[in-house]
Amino acid sequence: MVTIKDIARESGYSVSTVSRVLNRRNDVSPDAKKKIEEVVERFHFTPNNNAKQLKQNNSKSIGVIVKGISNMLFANIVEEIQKMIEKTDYTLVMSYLDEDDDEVEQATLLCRERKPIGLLFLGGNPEFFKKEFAGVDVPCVLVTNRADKLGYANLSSVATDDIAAGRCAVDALFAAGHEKIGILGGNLEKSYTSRQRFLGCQESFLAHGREIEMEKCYEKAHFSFESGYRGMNRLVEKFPDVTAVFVMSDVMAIGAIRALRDRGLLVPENISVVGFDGTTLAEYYNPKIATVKQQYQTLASRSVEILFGQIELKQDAVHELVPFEFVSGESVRAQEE
Amino acid sequence: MVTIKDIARESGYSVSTVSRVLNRRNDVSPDAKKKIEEVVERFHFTPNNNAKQLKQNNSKSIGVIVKGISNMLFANIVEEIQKMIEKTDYTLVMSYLDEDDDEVEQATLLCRERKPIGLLFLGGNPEFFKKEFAGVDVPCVLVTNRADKLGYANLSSVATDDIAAGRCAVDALFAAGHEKIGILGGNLEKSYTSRQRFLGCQESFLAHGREIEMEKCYEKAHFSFESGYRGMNRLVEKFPDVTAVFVMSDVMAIGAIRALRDRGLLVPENISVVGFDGTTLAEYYNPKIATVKQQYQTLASRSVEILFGQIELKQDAVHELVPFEFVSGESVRAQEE
DNA sequence: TTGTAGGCGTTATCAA
DNA sequence: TTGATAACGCCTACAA
Repeated sequence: MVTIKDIARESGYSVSTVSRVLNRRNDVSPDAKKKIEEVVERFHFTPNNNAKQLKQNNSKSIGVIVKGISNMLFANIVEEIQKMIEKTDYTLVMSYLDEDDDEVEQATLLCRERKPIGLLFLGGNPEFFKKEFAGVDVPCVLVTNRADKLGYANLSSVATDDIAAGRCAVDALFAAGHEKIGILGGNLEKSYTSRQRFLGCQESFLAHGREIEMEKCYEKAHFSFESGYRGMNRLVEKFPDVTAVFVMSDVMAIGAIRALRDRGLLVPENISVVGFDGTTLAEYYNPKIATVKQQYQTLASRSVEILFGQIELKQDAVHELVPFEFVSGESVRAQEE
Repeated sequence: MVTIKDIARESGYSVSTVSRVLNRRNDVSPDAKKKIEEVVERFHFTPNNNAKQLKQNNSKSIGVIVKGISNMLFANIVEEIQKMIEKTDYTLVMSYLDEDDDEVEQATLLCRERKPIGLLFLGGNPEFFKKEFAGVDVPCVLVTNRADKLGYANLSSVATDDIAAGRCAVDALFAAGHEKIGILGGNLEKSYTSRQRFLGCQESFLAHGREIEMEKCYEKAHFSFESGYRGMNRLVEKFPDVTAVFVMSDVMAIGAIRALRDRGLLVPENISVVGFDGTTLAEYYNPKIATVKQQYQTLASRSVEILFGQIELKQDAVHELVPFEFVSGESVRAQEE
C-alpha cells in the first residue's frame, strides 16, 4: 500500500506539504504542488479514508434508513438521492428495515457505528421519534412523513400531506359514483402513514354523509405484491359487493388487481381501484392505475438539499409539504346507478 | 465521545483487556469480562470503526457494483444479498452504474477509496475485465455473467447460461407457431449479456431453418420501462407484421406491452411477448408475462457464499451455472396458420 | 491473565 | 512556504 509517506519521500517534500496539496490548501508553492501531484498520479495514490476520518472524526457519510424494502416509491427516491450524492464526496450508508420496525433504534445504532454526518429517514413513525430521538444528535430529514409537530431542532421533514392525499383518493371514488368502497392499507396500529391516509378516508366518508365500517371495509396488508394479493382476497371475501377499493400503495394495488383477475373480476369493469404513490409502475401497468402521485423527485431533491443546509450551512430545521397530484388512470370506472 | 480508554478507566482494567473482551478473546478472566461488559453496556460504548479498520487495515466491507439502476432482477438480488450480509459484521458499499458503463474502472476506484475485502459484480462486460481487471486484487464474483473463460484467479462467477436461455425464449415462440419474430434487447455493441442472449436467438432461428434479419427484427433499448416502451414502438414501425417479440428483460417487456396497448394492439391476442428475468413483477403483470426465470435467490446466495469462500477460506475461484426455467404466462398465444 | 507501548495513515498545530 | 511532531481510537506484540 502506498501512503502519504511514500509520496513525501518520492517528491522530496514532507508529509505535511503533501497533505496540504491533497487537501487543496493554498499555502503551498506552485512548484511543490506540481511536483507532488505528479508523484501522486504516478503512484496512483489515494488517501486512506480510515485514517482521514479517524483524524477528522467525521465520516463524510450520510445514513439512509429505508422503511419497507418492497416500497417502490422509496426505491425511486433512493435512486434520486444516489444520483445527487454521487456528485459530492459523501457516501451513502444504506439501511433497510421492515416497514413496522423501529427506525430510530436503527438510527441510534447507525450513528454509533458509522458516525454519519446526517441521516435521511424514508418513512417513519412519530411514536418512535418521540420515544428515543433525543439520542440522535446529527441533522436528520424525515422524508414522506411530517415532523413539524415533533419539534426537534435537528429534525426536518419533507412530506406529503397524507390526510389530504388519502381523502383525495376516496373522493375520486365517490365522485365516480361508488358507494361500496373498501380500503386496503397498512397495519393501522403500527404504520403512522397508513393511519394518516386512513384519517383522510374518514374525512371523505364523512363529507359524503357516510361512516367507515371498519370490520367490513378495511383490510390490512404489507406494502408488497404478495401481501396486496392476499389482502385483496380477504377483502372481497368479507365485503363481496364492494365496487371500489382504495389501496394505499401502487405495489399493493398491483397485487390486489392480480388477485381480482384471478377470481375472474376485472378492473375497472367489476371493481375500481385507486392506488397510491404514483410510481412509474402504475402508469405502465395494465390497466394504468389511477393513483395519488407523490413527487418523488422533489421529495428526494429537497430532502438532500435540506440535509446539506443543516449540515454545512447550519440552517435550522424546516418542514415542507410537497404537493401531491391525482393521476387518473384506467382503473376507475364511473358507476351508473 | 466515549472511547476504549474511558471504559478502561471506569472498569479498572487496561485498554488491552477491554479490547480483548470487545473482540471476544478467551484469554480473559470471567471477572474482567463481566465487569467490562457491564461498563460497556452502561456507557453505550461502540468501538470506532475508523480506528479499528485503520489498525487492521481491512474494512470489513464488501463492494457491490450494480450495472443498470432500473434492473429489477438486480434489485431482487441486491435485496437477497443484503439479507445475508446483515447477519454478518460486514457492510455493503453499493455502487450503481449505468448499464453500459465501465464497471471495472469503477471497481478499481472503489478498491482504492474504500478498501473493500471483496467485490460482487451484478452484471458485467468481459471486455472491460480483459482490459483492466488485473488492477483489482481482491476476490470478486461476477454475478449473472460467466467469467470462466477469463481465467483470473480472483474472479469467480455465478451465472445463467444466457445463450441457452435466449434460445429457450425464442424456441417457445417458434413452438407456438410464430414465424414473424422480433427481438427487443440491449445495445449489442456494449452489452455482453444482450449479445449472449442474441446468440441464443440465432441458434433458435437456425434450428428452425431461419436467419435473423437484423435490420428488421432487432431493436435496441435500455433496460427500463420507458426505453422498452419506445423501443417497441420503433420495432412495430419497422416490422409491422410482427406477431411475436422476445424482450430481453421483464421491465422492458412491461414498457413494450404498454406501448402495444397504446397502439391498440393486445397481448397476446395480436402480438405475443416473452420476457426475461422472471422477476415478481412479471407474474403480477396483466397479462402475466411468459418469461425466462433466473433464480435470483440462488444467484444471490451462491455468489455471497463463494465470495466468503474466497475471502475467508482462501478457496480458489469457481464458476457455476445456475439453471434457468421457462415460465409460461399469459402473454404468448399459439398462432394458427 | 493482565498491562505497557508502539504504530496504523492522516491531519493539524506550532515553530522555523 | 515548509517541516517536525503530536494526536485520533484501536489492536497487538511483548513483557510481566
